[in-house]
Amino acid sequence: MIAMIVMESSNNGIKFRKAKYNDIKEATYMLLNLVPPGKVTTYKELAILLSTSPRVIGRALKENNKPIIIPCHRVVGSNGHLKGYSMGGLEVKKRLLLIEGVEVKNYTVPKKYILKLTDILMS
DNA sequence: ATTTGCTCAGCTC
DNA sequence: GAGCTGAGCAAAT
Repeated sequence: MIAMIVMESSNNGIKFRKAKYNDIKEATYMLLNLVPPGKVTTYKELAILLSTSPRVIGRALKENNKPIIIPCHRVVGSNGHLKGYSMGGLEVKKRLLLIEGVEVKNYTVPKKYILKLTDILMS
């Protein structure tokens, strides 16, 4: 688990507050930057790490304000199925993954390409 | 492979 | 508040 609580510093000192939606969004993007090309992760995994629901992760990715910087295409469903991709649809998502060296058969990514974020974070 | 029911946060009214 | 919506999940069929 990474960030349920956000720490903020101000002139007064340090404050803690509950993570808001925007915090989840930022955290999602940060985690996504840990996924190397040629690998993918899942909505579920991100949701667990950020202690939210998979659907919120999807929403966060869809609303990303920093296109290109955020490799949204490296996120698939827990079963390996491609889910959505607002910037051009599944076809584009598939193509991007193929370019990066990820096999995509019938809109499904084989398990061996699914990276467990928890493994990285614990190592 | 497809259907069915559950979940949870954001959005709208 | 109440009700709707989903870039989801998992179990049952």
